[in-house]
Amino acid sequence: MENSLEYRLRAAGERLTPQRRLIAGILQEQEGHLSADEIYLLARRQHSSLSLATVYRTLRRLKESGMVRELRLSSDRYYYEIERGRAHQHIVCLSCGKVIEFTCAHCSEVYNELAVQHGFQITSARVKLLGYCADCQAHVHHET
Amino acid sequence: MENSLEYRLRAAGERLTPQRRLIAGILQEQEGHLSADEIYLLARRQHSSLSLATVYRTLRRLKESGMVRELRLSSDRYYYEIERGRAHQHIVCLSCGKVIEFTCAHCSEVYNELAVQHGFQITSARVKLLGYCADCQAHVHHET
DNA sequence: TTATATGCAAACAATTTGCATCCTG
DNA sequence: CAGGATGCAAATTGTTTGCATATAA
Repeated sequence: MENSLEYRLRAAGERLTPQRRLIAGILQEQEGHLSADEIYLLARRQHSSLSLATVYRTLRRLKESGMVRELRLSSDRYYYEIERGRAHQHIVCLSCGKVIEFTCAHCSEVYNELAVQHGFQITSARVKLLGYCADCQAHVHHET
Repeated sequence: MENSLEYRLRAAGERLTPQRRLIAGILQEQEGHLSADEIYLLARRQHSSLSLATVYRTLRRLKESGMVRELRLSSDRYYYEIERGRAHQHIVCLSCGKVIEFTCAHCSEVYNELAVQHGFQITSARVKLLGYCADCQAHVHHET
């Protein structure tokens, strides 16, 4: 199919290697969001000679081919998620790092208005809500 | 006044040094958004022995005291802006880096709903729209 | 066969930190 | 005067790159 790894790589004139298959597979399975290092550690379990450099290079390719979305969920590193077509944004817990996805139905209208207003051609919108999840709010109360 | 540099630093039990005054002043004057390095270069014109480390340390303090907001406008560094109380978000031109501020009237309602829905206590919202400004769209047309 | 991908180690760049010294309060 | 702040240089850390070798097509 058109959004398969094979198809995407072929379309870009790139090769389908075991490493790429593995990394893409890990991202497919995980519902969540992984850092390069987390992907590296998971992948090493099946391909022990894999290098972190290859993980980074693969992620860049997958990002460029539109298969993967790169997120700045925390301030110190990137996280990666498979592009599944359903536009969504993220809520991040500042305490435990939990990430929740949400979709904002009316947001795109707002963005379109803004685009027209400022003469911008908007290609993507990144929304990140920061706060504390239910669990962490409870813990804070106990600690104090 | 309550949002002055002096007041804020006093309240946090910290000192008012020439370096801090200078850096805060630069951020006040600039309507835009500056990276640590840009602030450093500007500040050196008036205080030639200033170190980049002090710029970073000062920015961290100003951020912690709520005077300064740290933004990830581009992927490779932070930008800093003085907190002026008016909530706003940013549109960034992927080609020339131009930044436009906008306010989203109804967004906070949406965020509040989401907060309730997921049991989150939201402390801040970051919205970044990426695209191409009017000028850069025009240039692309000429080049192609 | 041949250009692309990999693994390794070294390089990078933004940011942080250790420490001796300085200076605000 | 004392503890926080500074300047300098070195350290850190996520990410990238050079290069020789391996491999997909």
